[in-house]
Amino acid sequence: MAEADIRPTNFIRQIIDKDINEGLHTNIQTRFPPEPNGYLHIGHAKSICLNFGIAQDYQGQCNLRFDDTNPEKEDIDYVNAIQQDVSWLGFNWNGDVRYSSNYFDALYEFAVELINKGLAYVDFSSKEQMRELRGTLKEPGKISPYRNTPARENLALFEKMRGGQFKDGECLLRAKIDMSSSFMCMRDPALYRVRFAHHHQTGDKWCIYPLYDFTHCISDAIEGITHSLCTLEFQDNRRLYDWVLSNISIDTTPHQYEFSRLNLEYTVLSKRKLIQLVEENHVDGWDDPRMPTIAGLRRRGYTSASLREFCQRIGVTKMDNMVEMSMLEACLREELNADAPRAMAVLEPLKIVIENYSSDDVENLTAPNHPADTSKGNRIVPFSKEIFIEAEDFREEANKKYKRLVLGKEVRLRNAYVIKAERVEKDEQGNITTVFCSYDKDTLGKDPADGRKVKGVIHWVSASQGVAAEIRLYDRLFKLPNPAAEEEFLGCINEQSLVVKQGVVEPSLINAKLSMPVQFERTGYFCKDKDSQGDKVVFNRAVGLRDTWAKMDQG
RNA sequence: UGGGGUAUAGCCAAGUGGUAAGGCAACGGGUUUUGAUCCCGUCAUUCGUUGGUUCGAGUCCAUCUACCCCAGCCA
Repeated sequence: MAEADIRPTNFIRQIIDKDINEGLHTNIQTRFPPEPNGYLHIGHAKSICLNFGIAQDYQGQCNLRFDDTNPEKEDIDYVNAIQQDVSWLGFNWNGDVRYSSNYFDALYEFAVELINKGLAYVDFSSKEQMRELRGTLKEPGKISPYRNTPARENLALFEKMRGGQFKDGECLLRAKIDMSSSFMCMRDPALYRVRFAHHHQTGDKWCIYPLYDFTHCISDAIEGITHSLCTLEFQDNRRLYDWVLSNISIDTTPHQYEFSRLNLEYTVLSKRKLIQLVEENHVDGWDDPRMPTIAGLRRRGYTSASLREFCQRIGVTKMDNMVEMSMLEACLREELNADAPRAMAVLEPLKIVIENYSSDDVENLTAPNHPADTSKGNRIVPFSKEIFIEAEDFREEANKKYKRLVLGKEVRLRNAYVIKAERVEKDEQGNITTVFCSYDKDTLGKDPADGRKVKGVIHWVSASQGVAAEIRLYDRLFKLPNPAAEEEFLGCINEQSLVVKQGVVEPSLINAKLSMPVQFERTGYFCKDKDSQGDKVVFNRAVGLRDTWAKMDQG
């Protein structure tokens, strides 16, 4: 069998296989349930690929459901951005977008059911009182004075809550479970709070809103979710999830399984921290190319396929993890090495004058768009007497390890001729301003006839035909592998995470489309940024090429 | 002895009683008009600890250790 047939397995898929084999389910139903209080990040991509991937592979369905029970923190802009990101990642949700708020009426009725069963009560204790009565991790909590209110009374109180007769935060509907449970979430958790807030979906219809633990399990059940997948920190909450479903009248019983969330080196993946980066302007918005958001990675130049591949490679387990950035970068490089057309761009231009080249000539050279894929065709690259090369590709003197242009020595211009550096011109400060060279006209597309060996190859752009471009070089946003472990994560922001270069690119790049990846030979993978306008062309570096030269002892 | 979880290479991660997959990273060598790519090779006598069961243990039992999560009217 082909390797492509080997599906990645994980403990969740094994549970599903077992459930199917035992006849527990014939159809698999999952859901991706983001709260619309921020943009999706690469950690969400892991969950999206898991949930939608399982639905695809088992011929099931995956719903997109906004878990919108906290209107004060949520926004319709996030609802829209999230849908765009899920679509861009390449997934289609089952039917219409769902909202937990679609179920507010049903949720209310289930709460009434619990009240009638004597399993929920309205509590007027203050936050402080409740915290005191809750006990600690090692000591049991104490019974609230409101815990034994008769059901009939609780029902009337709850109706008054809904009717707007209590102030914000004045009272709560609580489940009556076990104040001495070792699971803190079972010590009579809050089910509903009073909140006079406008909701992006339900407007001002409600002034009470259900909490996560009450809402999520019921929403899953209503949608017929079979496997409800979430992250490890909800493991204790599973007891409450099951308690709610076993105490209300509902047929389906979804089961919750937890996997570990993604941690990526040199970035942060907590909603709170990402919001802070945006709101305090440490980055330029949610789609800043340095952000680990889907929108940021997309703008940076990451493809959806490379993100999906990444999610496949990291796997799904219950182990705490910290994935190296190189894992992500390898996924992009692997795809783009095969697919991205090549071009030449000089990030830090140094002028070269080829003295024995006739001054009015502009020669249209032909260069392949891909060195290993001729089906990608060729492009025209203009060559002229004056060109730019990378400043770091010239040295007045160097040891033999340096395979670039050195005074008195030869080097190959990529897709063009062999040139030799004859002399340099410097300004008053001693900076090299121009290198005067000669070229060998018999080296286009072939080695020197006399058998001379020219070891280096450097890229270049015609000075007269090249196009000025702003080139943005991105690096990791933080200086430390685990900024979240710091007392103040903002303290380790990498000030060099964005370096802007005024470069020059070959003219074929004028036609580059936004976000279409291209390899600038010898420097990395780039894409045109949305900030490009009219004459101003901007390119983002998504990731550099592997660079063994940078790592070796260069003498 | 609060409870819930997790320990396999630098980082991910397979492994489900039969003798340690794979990927990333790293390191050698070859090819190369990208110091890229590609190719070839190296990289766990050992699975957190210590015991035990077994012909046989990463897998089973016990013990200890380390780390993560839980005391929101957040999700």
